[in-house]
Amino acid sequence: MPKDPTRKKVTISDVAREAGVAQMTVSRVVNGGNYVSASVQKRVREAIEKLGYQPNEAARILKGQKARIIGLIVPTLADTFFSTCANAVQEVATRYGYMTLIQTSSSRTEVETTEIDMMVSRNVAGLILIPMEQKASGRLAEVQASGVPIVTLDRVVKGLNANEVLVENALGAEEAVRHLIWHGHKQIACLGYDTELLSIHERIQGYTNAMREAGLQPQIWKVDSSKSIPAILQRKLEGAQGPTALFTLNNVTTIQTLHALQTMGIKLPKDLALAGFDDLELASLLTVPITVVRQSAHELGRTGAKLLFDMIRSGVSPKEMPKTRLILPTELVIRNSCGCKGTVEDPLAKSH
Amino acid sequence: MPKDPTRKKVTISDVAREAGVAQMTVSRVVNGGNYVSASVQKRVREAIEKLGYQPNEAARILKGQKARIIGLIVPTLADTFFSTCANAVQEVATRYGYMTLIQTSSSRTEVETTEIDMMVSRNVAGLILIPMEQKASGRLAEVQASGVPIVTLDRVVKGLNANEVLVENALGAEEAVRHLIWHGHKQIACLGYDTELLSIHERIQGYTNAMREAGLQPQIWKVDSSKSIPAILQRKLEGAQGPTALFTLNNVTTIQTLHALQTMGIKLPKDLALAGFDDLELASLLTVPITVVRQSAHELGRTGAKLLFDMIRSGVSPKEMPKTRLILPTELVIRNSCGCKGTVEDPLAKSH
DNA sequence: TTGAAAGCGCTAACAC
DNA sequence: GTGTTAGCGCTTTCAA
Repeated sequence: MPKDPTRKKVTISDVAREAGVAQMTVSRVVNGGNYVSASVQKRVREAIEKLGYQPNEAARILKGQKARIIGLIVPTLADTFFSTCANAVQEVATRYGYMTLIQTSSSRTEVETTEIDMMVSRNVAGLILIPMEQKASGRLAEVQASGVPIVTLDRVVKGLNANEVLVENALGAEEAVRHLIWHGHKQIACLGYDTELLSIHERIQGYTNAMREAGLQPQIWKVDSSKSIPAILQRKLEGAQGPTALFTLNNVTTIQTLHALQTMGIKLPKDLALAGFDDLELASLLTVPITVVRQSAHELGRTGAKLLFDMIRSGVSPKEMPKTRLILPTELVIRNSCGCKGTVEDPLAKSH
Repeated sequence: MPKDPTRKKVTISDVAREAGVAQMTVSRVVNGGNYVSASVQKRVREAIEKLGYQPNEAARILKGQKARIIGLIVPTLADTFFSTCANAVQEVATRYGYMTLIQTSSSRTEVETTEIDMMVSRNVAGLILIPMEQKASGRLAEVQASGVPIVTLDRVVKGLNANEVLVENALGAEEAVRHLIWHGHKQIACLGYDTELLSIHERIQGYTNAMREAGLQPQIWKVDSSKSIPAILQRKLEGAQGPTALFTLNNVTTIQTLHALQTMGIKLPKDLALAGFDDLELASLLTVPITVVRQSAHELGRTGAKLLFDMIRSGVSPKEMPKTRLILPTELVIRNSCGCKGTVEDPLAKSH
């Protein structure tokens, strides 16, 4: 491979020579300029400008500094919710002058652990993740103990002193289910998978609360993956005994349900009323526009990232920092699958 | 900030001591083991295993090596097409033992240039991007000259010797428009924005080819952004003179069109036939399932990433490498918005 | 307030 | 085949 004769890197010593000072002085100026006289600072800054000096990050890291990079781990980028979230995190990071190392855990704890290790070994300044790990059994606690700020999104890791940004899952679900009850439904089933995740668990809680409050019997259908949804619907909706309404616990479940109902020839909301957690991009254009609990992935990512940079900026070690838990609101978007009439997004439909 | 007493990093010299050899020998073993006797190699590997040694990437980079990181720049992660693509790239990178630095250019060339610089200054092993830059006026050419392998996805940068993975845009569009013509339409308009992008340009080309071939007059509606779509549709579809069919140039255009048509009370396919480029996740569940040209974002990302790692592995300098251009196929998915009857995804509908 | 020296962990170049 | 030396660019001491 031929050496390329492009402009060679300008180093701190080039700047020092240009400004007629020691490297150390340049370093001080670059890092905030404490203990450097105004006149020298000015000279150094001019030299930096003139030479186009950019600090070499590898050298800083080698000396034990943190990289100007944050790590982000999401289950997958192929899901709109997570990718929107990642987009927001990345935007905030850029605004703070950081780059973003993004990895996907494929919803697997071992993968997540490996990725955390890789990121830490690259001295990321902070870690933001939608965790698979439920309890701080593994690497995460160690990592935090070693001084890396951590923010979890959408879920929590028990026993970890990380900051958390969550969503009003229970309240959001409660509101949706109450709306179905208001429509007169007595038999409302609740369908979903990944029920051990905090977010899903809380939604089930909200569903249960609303049902109990109305004196109704909760009916929870847990499946082990989205693939099992057509089968369970087939089975449960066969007889005349089936529920008259359904609450789906996330967007994938809603979509799978929609496909299954279409195949089975079940019409919304006549044969079955439906409300789901998570908005769908095209929800209002569907054959029957779907009533949903909307949560903002963008807000989740943005808030989480800002929280992380607060921690990074403060420089306080994670253990000494009080734990922050932010909970973002949800919004019930009433369309037609619940039984409401009227134009899509018609404000009148909300009148109760 | 307190020093943490967790297991301190094990370095190459720890391994050397443990194995009773020089650091250099350990380095050789780690980097492939050339010129090291089998017995010594074995001893060194055992020491590495025993101590859990992980090479320090910052130190390697400082010595001028490439990072085991690739850079990926997409316009945004908030668009399913790009995020699916990013997901695929990241998966491939993981399989090759690399991490992925993802940035979004927000469709702005200046941002893209800055991000390229930041990535290069971190010694990424390669760069994969959906470029905004149309001509290799800027940084990209320099970067390539300096020996960083580059792959562009979905678009090309003129004058750059990068490898490219593209989509059969023209043929795909042609096929869709021919299908509309087959339905008997004579007045078919073509709607979209970002028309200077290669992908969109090629789709327009395909549209034009199909129209000319049938002796029909092309009618191209270019708007400057997706926001202008409702307005132009309002204007153009008002009189009785309007077209009887519409071909939309990307998924955002299709979605905006759908919303606008709904507002205007225009029914598909009775009042207007529609076919679009790019599949929509829920296309088959819409009031009228949409006929689309499907392209695989996953395949685009996967293929591009593999191509990049071929380049990285080969170690040949980019200029000496023959330019590769891969073109992925598209698929016409016939649903109902074009005027075809029958169940959604019904194979019979394709019978011509 | 400024500077000199040492060394972070690694590998290229050159001994032996 | 294996070891020694030097130094990548920066910041942490410590001295002035």
